[in-house]
Amino acid sequence: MALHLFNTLTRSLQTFTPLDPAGKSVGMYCCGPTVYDFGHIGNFRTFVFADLVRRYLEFKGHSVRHVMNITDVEDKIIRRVRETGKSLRDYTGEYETAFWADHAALNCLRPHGTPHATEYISEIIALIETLMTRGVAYRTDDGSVYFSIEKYRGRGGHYGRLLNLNFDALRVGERVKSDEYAKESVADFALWKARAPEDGAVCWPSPWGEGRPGWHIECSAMSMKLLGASFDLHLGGEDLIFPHHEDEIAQSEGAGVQPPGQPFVKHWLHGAHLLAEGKKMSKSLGNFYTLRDLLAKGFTGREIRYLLLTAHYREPFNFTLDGLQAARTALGRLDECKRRLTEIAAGATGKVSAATISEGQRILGEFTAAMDDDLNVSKAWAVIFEEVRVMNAFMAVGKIEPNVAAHRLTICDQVFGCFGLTPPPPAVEAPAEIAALAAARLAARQARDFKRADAIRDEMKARGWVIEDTPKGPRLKRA
RNA sequence: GGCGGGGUAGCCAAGUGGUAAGGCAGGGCUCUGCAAAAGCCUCAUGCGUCGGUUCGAUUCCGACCCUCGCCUCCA
Repeated sequence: MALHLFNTLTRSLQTFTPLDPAGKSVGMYCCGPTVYDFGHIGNFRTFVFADLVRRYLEFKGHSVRHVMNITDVEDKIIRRVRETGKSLRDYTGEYETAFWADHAALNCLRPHGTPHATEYISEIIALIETLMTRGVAYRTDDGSVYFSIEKYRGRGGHYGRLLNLNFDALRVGERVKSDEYAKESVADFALWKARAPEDGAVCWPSPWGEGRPGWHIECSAMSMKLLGASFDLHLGGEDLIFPHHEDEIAQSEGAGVQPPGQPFVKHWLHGAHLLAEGKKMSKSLGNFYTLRDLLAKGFTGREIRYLLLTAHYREPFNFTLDGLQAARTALGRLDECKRRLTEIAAGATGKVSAATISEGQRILGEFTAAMDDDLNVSKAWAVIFEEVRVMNAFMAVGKIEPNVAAHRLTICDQVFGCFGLTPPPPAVEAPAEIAALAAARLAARQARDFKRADAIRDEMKARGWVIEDTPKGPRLKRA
């Protein structure tokens, strides 16, 4: 079964084939955060999506090299640096630390490479020089350097790969900054921005004068440096399709560093944005959720991750607090099934019948088929929940052998691992005083003094513990 | 104005030219001293509206309505 992914380049589903002749190694770049503030749930949808792509490729046996940049120099950052009086490094360092904490809270695997724009200035300058040499970039009087789309086209470059562009209809001017008046053409974009007075100390020397990198060039320089001039996958949020990714292609291919016939990037994947409570997130509507906000409301990173992974990455998704509540319940159902299987599997001897193995393969096969279909997580979850139902039904009548349970658990682990949703270790033991109360209640119940037993139960609840009577005795849980 | 997504049960969300996955909520039941928890069962003659093609359309075509996004540094 082959993985099919939607490629923005062709706007169609394509079989994913790595550039690696052995078909094993995969290079993957995801546009990371601009560290000027805390990340919101929309940002993290993209990063969870990237993490899913990586995990699924690994699940399929690929060896993935995952790179995600940190944009640590940019207009908003410079403005905040000016406003706060902090140094660039202090300011961005704070938010980068917060970002990685959030990233980890969502159980996203740390990318293998996390390059910072400010640490690749020499590579960026070298790439711009190449573009100058090839005649597709020009310096303006103020010391900025721009990419010339016209020259790029003149050299056979195709600008407008990722979307249909109608230059005549572009509503030009609204967001063009005043310092870009010197551009030869409105569609040209900055590779190097000459230092402006308000930039303060944020600048680097260059052959064109002091300044700083344009927005797009860092991704070209860093991705090609770490993954090679031509690599497999490049992902990001859908808003980056234009201009960011379009410009990345132009710069990277304009430099002419790819092997003949090979593109800068083979597959472009873009994640859709999400709505919050049915509307575009906005601070004034009160539906602007940073990951921290959600954690502060008592939701776990795992619950948030699960919710983000219930919808297909290319569909707009409506993220709601109600949805998170539903996610908690659904995840609880999965965990409960796994917990019960674990209990039964304790008696396993390791012998597994051929029928058990083939049934397991059937389940994983259906899961894989769903995921191979452009990461159709909804379909994959349907496979899993259907299996949960079947296993629950068998367990309800005590008809699962320990060896079968143990084998099903290995499937659980693979699937949970692929989604990055492996259940946390069992909850902490109750403190001695709570355990003592539980014992007292049990004694009271056995004496059929239910009034007293119920009073103790209430007391425990007041202290934050609930008690559940199961056939195997009472279980303690945090309220 | 240009370009591109979406509109499927109370909510979230798959999917298909042949009669609607899954999750949450709701309802019923089992278990229980009572609970709680858990489990099982159940839950759309219907897929934005109106036309068309077809033996048959939610699925294809056309028009329209609603909604979201991008159109130069927003994931």
